Amino acid sequence: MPTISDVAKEANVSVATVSRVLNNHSSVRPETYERVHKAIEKLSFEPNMSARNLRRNETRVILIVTPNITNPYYAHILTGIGDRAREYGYSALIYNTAGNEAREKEALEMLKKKKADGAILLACNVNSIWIREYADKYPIVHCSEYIPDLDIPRVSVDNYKATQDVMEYIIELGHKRIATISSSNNYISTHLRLKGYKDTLKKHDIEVNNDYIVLADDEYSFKSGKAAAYKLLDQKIRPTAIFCISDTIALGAITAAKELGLQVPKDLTVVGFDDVDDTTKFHPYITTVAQPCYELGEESFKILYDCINDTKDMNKEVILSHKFVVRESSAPFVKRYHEKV
Amino acid sequence: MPTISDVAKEANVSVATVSRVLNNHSSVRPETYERVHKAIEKLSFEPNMSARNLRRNETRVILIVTPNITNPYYAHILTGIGDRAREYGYSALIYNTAGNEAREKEALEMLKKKKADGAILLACNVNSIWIREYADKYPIVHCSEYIPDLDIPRVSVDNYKATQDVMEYIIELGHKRIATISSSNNYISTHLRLKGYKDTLKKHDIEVNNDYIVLADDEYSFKSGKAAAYKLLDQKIRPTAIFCISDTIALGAITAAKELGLQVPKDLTVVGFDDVDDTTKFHPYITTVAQPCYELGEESFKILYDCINDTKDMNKEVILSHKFVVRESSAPFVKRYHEKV
DNA sequence: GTGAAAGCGCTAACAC
DNA sequence: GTGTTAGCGCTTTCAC
Repeated sequence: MPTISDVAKEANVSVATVSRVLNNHSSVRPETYERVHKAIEKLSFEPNMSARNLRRNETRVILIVTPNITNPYYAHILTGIGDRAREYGYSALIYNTAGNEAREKEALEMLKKKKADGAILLACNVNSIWIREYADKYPIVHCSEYIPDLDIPRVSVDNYKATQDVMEYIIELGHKRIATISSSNNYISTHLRLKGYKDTLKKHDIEVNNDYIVLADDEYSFKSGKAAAYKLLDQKIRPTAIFCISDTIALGAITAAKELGLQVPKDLTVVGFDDVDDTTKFHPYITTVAQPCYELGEESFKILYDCINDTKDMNKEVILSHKFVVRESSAPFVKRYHEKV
Repeated sequence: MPTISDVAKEANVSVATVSRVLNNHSSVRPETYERVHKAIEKLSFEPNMSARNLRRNETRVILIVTPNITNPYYAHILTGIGDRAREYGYSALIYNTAGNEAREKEALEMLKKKKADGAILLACNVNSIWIREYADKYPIVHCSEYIPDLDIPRVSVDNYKATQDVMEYIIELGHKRIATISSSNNYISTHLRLKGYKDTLKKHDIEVNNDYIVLADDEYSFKSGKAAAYKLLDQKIRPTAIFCISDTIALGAITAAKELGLQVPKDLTVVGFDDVDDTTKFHPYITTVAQPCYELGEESFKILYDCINDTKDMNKEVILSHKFVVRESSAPFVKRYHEKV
């Protein structure tokens, strides 16, 4: 592997000049520039990044801490981050933590070891305040999920407002017995969506019925969504609409309904969230809140970039707009003659 | 940030000794070792990896070149690679190329720049022989897809044999009009599966009918799978079974069949491949070939690790076993009275 | 068992 | 506009 000094010899200049050419420092005479470039080509020289990193004290690598790339929601965000990062000359180091706190810490240690210049965190529990310790020292940004108590830059969607949109719509449809399938995880989005659910109900003087609030597992698995729906639909007075915290859960609810001989949306309205998981592969296509995942990723990178280069007047919080999309899994409430309302 | 020499001062030893402690060189007196460790703790020192990398001429980073992490097939492999890598102290730099050759090259340049010690390639076209140029100089391993002409270590599944298994099963079921939905991409797996399809047909003296070979798009999209199925099912003498090159395509085929009023498997047998995309979320559950994605990833890392440390007698090719799993989308051929066979 | 010192390949301050 | 040189933080050889 040729080094910068090989190039210098070849071009009959000093290493400093080669370095100037490499970094486009203008103070190089065109013909010298040319000569150096020829030498670089000839030796097919590529600067050694370890050396440059050591000297510049940077890595041009960003860390992405994610619970599970297998989840398309995260995968889309990752793609957005990755594309922007590439554009700015950064590479992405991806750490799968499976939601494991020890692994999250292990990942963030990379910052201390100078293996990355900053990090984007995709799914923090609201109580992970230990993150502050790192955020105080290194550029970190939250994407999607964040810790309300901490003043760490974040990009997200307005989960509360989105849920209100959903709930207003369902209520508008005439439903009164509205259930929700939430999750056992501890994400801010989960809390906000549950709050949005309850608040909107109250606003319309509909009593919040705890039997109508059921939890799926931490990862919004299909199986747990289906099980949760069964719990809801097995009740004597069953709900006529279910607001699901994710599409996969909505899919599970629709499947459960089908197995119980209920038709969606005729007998049951189901609404999802995210719009990433097969919402339009099978009928009924799912009414859901579309999140701009890719853009969430892009925006996260931009903010992290600003943090790394401590740009003045950067955004500390960006809220991207969601889109409520009505499809086939929701319909007006119709009173059945044999039912009590 | 404290450096090794800060630690040395604190512990009243030389930097060499600290380095020895850091790297567990046995020749350090227990009490010295202890003292150094105390100093490390006290200063909460972490070695600077840029410096270590420069000195050791390694990065402990591996490159993963993938077309699209959004595809769960790749996401599972990535998880397998990542888990093993972490275990061995490596980090994973992930490059999304969208199948773009320029980006693939750009990714591999990272090797030259010493940003990674080796690379795992997830989806190469059979004719990308330019890869050899890199493979000659750097540790590279192919996962799933590979270039038959090149002598690059690889881990894969026996696509030809797996297809034979599928076809023998379908034929055994009594089907004669067997179609396939292949892909327009140029992967070795695609070629091998198509060959397996044709060869098994011939072996059983069933004529290969070109009208029964239709292509989905490069990425096996649901939409293109559905369109391909329509092309097949619109024919006057329609096939009674379709072997699909992926599960998503199988899902598309089932949907198309349903829309055309055909029941799967009663009127049409559909078989998929991979067993990663929602094969058991909706009925009929899909009969398919299960690939050990996670293990494919794990194995790839192991081989790459051996390459990097040029281990003797390492495996140059490992074939992991697939599993043919019969579910609900396939059934014996039943002659309909109004049909010609 | 431990220390001194060279050097990995680069950048940037300073000198000319 | 270009060269000389110190030094980023570590590992490792060679003394002792």
